[in-house]
Amino acid sequence: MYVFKAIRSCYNARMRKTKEDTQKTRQDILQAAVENFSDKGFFNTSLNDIAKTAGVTRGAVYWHFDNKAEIFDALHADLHEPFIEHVLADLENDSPHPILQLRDLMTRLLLELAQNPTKQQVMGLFLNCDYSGVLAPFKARHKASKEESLALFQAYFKRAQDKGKLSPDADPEILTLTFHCFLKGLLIEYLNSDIIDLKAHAKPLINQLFEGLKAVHDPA
Amino acid sequence: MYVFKAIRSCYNARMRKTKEDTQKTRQDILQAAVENFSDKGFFNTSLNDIAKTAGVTRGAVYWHFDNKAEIFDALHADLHEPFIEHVLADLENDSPHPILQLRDLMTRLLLELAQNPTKQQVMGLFLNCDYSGVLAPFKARHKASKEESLALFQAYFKRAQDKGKLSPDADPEILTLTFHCFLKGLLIEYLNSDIIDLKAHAKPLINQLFEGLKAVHDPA
DNA sequence: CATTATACATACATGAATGTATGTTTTCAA
DNA sequence: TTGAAAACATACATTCATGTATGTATAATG
Repeated sequence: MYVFKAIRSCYNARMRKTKEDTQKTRQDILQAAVENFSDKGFFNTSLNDIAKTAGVTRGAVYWHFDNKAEIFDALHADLHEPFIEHVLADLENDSPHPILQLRDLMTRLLLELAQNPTKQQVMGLFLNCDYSGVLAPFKARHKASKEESLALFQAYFKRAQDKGKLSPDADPEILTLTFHCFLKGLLIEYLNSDIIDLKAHAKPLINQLFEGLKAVHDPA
Repeated sequence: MYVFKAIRSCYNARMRKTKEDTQKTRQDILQAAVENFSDKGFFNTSLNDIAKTAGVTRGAVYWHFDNKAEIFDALHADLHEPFIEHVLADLENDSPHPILQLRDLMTRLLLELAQNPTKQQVMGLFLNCDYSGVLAPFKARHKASKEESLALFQAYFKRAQDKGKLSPDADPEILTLTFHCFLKGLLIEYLNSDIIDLKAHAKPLINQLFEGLKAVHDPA
């Protein structure tokens, strides 16, 4: 009972692609997904939306991915994780002044982000996403990868401390959390509103964080 | 053509309520909404979910609210805004040591939050929600109310500065953004993961923010 | 070169959520 | 005391996204 409306071929585009074509389709779908998720949110994006943006049908999407949640996961693996690891890699080569290195790294990160729309979209997607519904299964794994990053950060502070570049009474855990929270809040605010202009604010904000409110005049 | 399956009344509960009963139903629905949104996320919560939790049917929900988005908005007006204004009110009564006052206020805020599950849920709902789809119409207004808060914060710093309690070369705008971002990131992290234990971390984290990384030993 | 598996496009079936229409009971106002 | 309106519960219609089944043309493979 399966009848095509038109007897003549409906397939005007050539079908079976070369392996490069196939991977390009996959990338197109992922890119389309990022844009749609970033624009309308994950849960307000249908597979049809993604397919249309990518210039394919849902058939192609289902060929490459099991469902929308798997696209989300693929984005994490293909785009987010590499980006994070690239940032963390910078922390590996040790500097004579770890704290300054960190400050410069963060400043650079922010300024780079301000010039890469796709990175902004990916960041915005994973920075504080709602792991509910079909995304629930990925919460644990994505969280684990985040904690791994935090552990590296903490180790970084510890090394700096051991090398005498950081006060012995500073707590690496507290430092890590402070940085993490500040950076997270900053990025979220930057990506979701327009009250922060990274080009203008990145440097002073980072500096403010590093210097604290030592500006207090008369401590009680 | 509209026929009830049972001829005898299906309405076992008494119907028309007193005005207090009505308001109680409304509150029940709002409370049910908070719990469901907090648990499964706004977009993964159906009106049926909310109705069931509240012990009513969708009929009652549609009587009190136009749709799910209006429930969201009502939560903002009824629960979130009052909470924010309560916090901001504390900033009005001026202290001899504004910076210390601020530090204590923030610490207190965090510790209080740690003991009030409903406040946590409301916070988690509005702190960084996804204003897409049916929530898009509220983005501008909620953002405006947020910027109003930030303006008050900035005025607070400016007053502190005028009173000579804050270094004249500190930038109230940068200070405001720094605090906002840090607090936002901290709250989001606290509400969405378990890596932060407010009871243990609130004080040291706030102190860390206020003191900065003055721990750098040998600035290049 | 024939075949097979690939890389999709199209068609179909289903369920879930929504919005609305209507029914019912009770309170309250006239 | 008697409508009328309030405060819901129930029933209905429609949309929309999803998942799957199937068709089909081409590249890869032997």
